Amino acid sequence: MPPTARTPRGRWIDAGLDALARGGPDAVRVEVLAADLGVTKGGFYGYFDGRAALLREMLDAWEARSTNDVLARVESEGGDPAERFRRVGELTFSDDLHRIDIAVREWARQDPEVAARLRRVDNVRMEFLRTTFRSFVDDPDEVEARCTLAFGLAIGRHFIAADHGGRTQREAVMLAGELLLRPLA
Amino acid sequence: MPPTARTPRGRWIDAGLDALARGGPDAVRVEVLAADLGVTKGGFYGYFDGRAALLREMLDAWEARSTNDVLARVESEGGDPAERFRRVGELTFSDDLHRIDIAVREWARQDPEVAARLRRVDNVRMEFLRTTFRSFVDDPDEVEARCTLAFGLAIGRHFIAADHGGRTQREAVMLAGELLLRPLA
DNA sequence: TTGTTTCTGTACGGTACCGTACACATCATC
DNA sequence: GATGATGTGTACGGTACCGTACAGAAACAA
Repeated sequence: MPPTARTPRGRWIDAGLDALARGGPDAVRVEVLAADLGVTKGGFYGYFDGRAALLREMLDAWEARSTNDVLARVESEGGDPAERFRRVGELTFSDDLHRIDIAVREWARQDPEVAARLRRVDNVRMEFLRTTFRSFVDDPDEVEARCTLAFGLAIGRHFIAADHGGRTQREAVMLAGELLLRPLA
Repeated sequence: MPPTARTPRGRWIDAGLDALARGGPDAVRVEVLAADLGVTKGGFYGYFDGRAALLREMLDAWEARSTNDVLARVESEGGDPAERFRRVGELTFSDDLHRIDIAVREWARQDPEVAARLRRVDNVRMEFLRTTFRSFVDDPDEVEARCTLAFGLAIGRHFIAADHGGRTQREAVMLAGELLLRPLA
């Protein structure tokens, strides 16, 4: 009966996440997404109850992908703590997902509902970091300090514009990551 | 001769920076600023050659305040490296200035001209950090690693939504900062 | 083919904002 | 006071976007 939608829900959501990653929530404009998808907004309002509804569903999709999916993969592949620490760094913060992640973070600073969702996601990740560091650090304060530095590094690096004295930023971040895995005096 | 402007350039710029801090560059709308200032946009176009010009002057003001002013104060007040490290943390990243700083950082991710300016500012700050860490760390790679962690912490903390196991975020950041000042094994 | 259902294009009215034009009020100075 | 420069209010046309309404195209089932 249905003429197989040319532009189903999912495509609007993906296009929305794409726009979000590129220009923040303000860049998610129904008519612009439609143009990107090569259609008009005609069909959009059949799927979504307006722009706000799309934004909400975009968050749902992001939340699912960035917690369950990533951590499940990391857990399943095993390895020692340091190994998994590096893998989370690569996965959670792979460019693809990370651009959205960063955009959500900016968004959260202006929207309490988004902030609440981000908090859930961040707490999952933070707890993962804690178990990693606890495996070779005893003092709980130091565990928390290292977690905080690791998290700050993961996020901050995308906002740091400084040069690194001949090194690439990637190299500097690597050095920083390895430092966090070293024991103290 | 002039009837002493009720709303001189500076007030538009300050209002602009305020809006920027609260909602990013997209929130800097001429008519909205005018309403905030209790006037209409009538006078605005006498001072600025359109919205883009205002944004440019806002950046000028921010750049001046956040490098020259802050570092000059830190240098003049002396203290040992660790002391000055903490003071930079407090000044550069005082709430007031920092909200703008963060907004500029987000903005830079979408506008190359802004990114270039931010890079100048960040390099000044980064060089300051390097001299601090060099005073008790010999290995250049480790110096860079610590600088990167410090910078990431300063910026990242404003985007971290995770809890810190009973501690406030402020406490966790303090712990992290102190860890960076400790020598390694 | 015909019918039914669903998606999409088109057209519309509404809002928020930009930038321009210009008359008018306002204040230092004479 | 009168004068003249200048900041401000008002009005306007233009653009980009939202959300609604509806007719027609498209795909599958019978």
